[in-house]
Amino acid sequence: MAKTAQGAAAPTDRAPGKRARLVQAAKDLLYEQGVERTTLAEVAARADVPPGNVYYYFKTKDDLVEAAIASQREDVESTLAGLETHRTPKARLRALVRVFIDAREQVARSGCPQGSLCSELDKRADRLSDACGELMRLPISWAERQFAEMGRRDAPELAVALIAGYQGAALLANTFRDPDLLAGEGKRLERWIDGLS
Amino acid sequence: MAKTAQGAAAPTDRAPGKRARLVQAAKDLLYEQGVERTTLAEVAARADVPPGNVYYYFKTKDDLVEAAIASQREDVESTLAGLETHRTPKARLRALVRVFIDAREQVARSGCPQGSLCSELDKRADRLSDACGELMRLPISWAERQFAEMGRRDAPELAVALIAGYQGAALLANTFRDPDLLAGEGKRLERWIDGLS
DNA sequence: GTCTATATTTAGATAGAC
DNA sequence: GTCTATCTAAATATAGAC
Repeated sequence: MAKTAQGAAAPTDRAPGKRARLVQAAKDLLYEQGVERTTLAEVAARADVPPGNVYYYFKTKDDLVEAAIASQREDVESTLAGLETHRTPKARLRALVRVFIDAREQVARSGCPQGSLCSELDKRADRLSDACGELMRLPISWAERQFAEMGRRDAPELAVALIAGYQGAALLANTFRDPDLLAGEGKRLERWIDGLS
Repeated sequence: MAKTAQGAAAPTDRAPGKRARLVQAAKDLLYEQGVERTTLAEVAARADVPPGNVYYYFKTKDDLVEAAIASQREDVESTLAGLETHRTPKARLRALVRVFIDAREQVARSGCPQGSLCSELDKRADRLSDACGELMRLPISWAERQFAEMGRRDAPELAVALIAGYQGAALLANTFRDPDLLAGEGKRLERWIDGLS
């Protein structure tokens, strides 16, 4: 069974892209407005799908949110995979920080896509908060591998420190609507990485 | 006009504590469940006030949320004021990190009270997100004063780094339900403060 | 298999009783 | 001044038409 670039196909092949459009619209709106404030009607409208029709593709709103999280997960995996072109682990870690800095305008507007999702869904204790945990684990595990490859025994702690530093800076940049705050913290993290043996 | 320990009095003095109970219940529930998932009926129930009666004290839900944020603000101010007993700025900063670490169980369960509020309300652009900004500014300004007193020219950046580090660690600790993660990052921040000249 | 009209629920808010 | 019964609106979800 082939998997298309648009993700899992709809129940049949008759509605090309509709399911994918719903997932994309949901991902965007959940990020911009938060999960609770986003209605299925809004998602349907942005995806250009008749309202109410959403339930043909997703049994519940949570199911749609879960699909949006899975899509974010693919985005993160793709971004991390793209960093592998750099030759040294230190260069790869710096490149990750670059990715953070480059997204500063968007982050100042709506926060970190993964971080704000975790913050909202962590209040619950269900499969959605679990999915968020997996999402957040990805960059930490990736960074941990890089630090380990540098020979650092404290790779797990360093990875947590790096991602925590970014997440905190993203929250503050969003709170103060200040992309420069994120850029400044990014620079700090770069210097910190450079200083590691 | 005297201000009681319970905060601003109700429109009259006839309903002693009811308004304060509503604010306290709202503060707790907004923290535990998030703003959007908390209903006025739940707040009323926890405050032991008849449902629907909330509107006698607060014209809208946003008004109640705003009062809860103001109450959080007082909590933060009180905590920061309590740190002034320490004699040196470095000791005061370390004491702040201690406060973070001591709250690790609660943070692992429901996140940082200020951070999760900011994360959710920053998606909006209204007086509530503004109030969150003020809330988050408090510890940063306080830390900045300590670093400045230590003679650091880069006090603003250091203050942002400290609070960002905590906020990020709080988010991860909540996401992974791991108080030890926060304790570990707290230790890191303590060592970082100690290493500053 | 695909989609729409409608039902159900529940939130926030208010008019008016006490 | 204080509180309650009720309204309105809007969200999620479903039965059933096409």
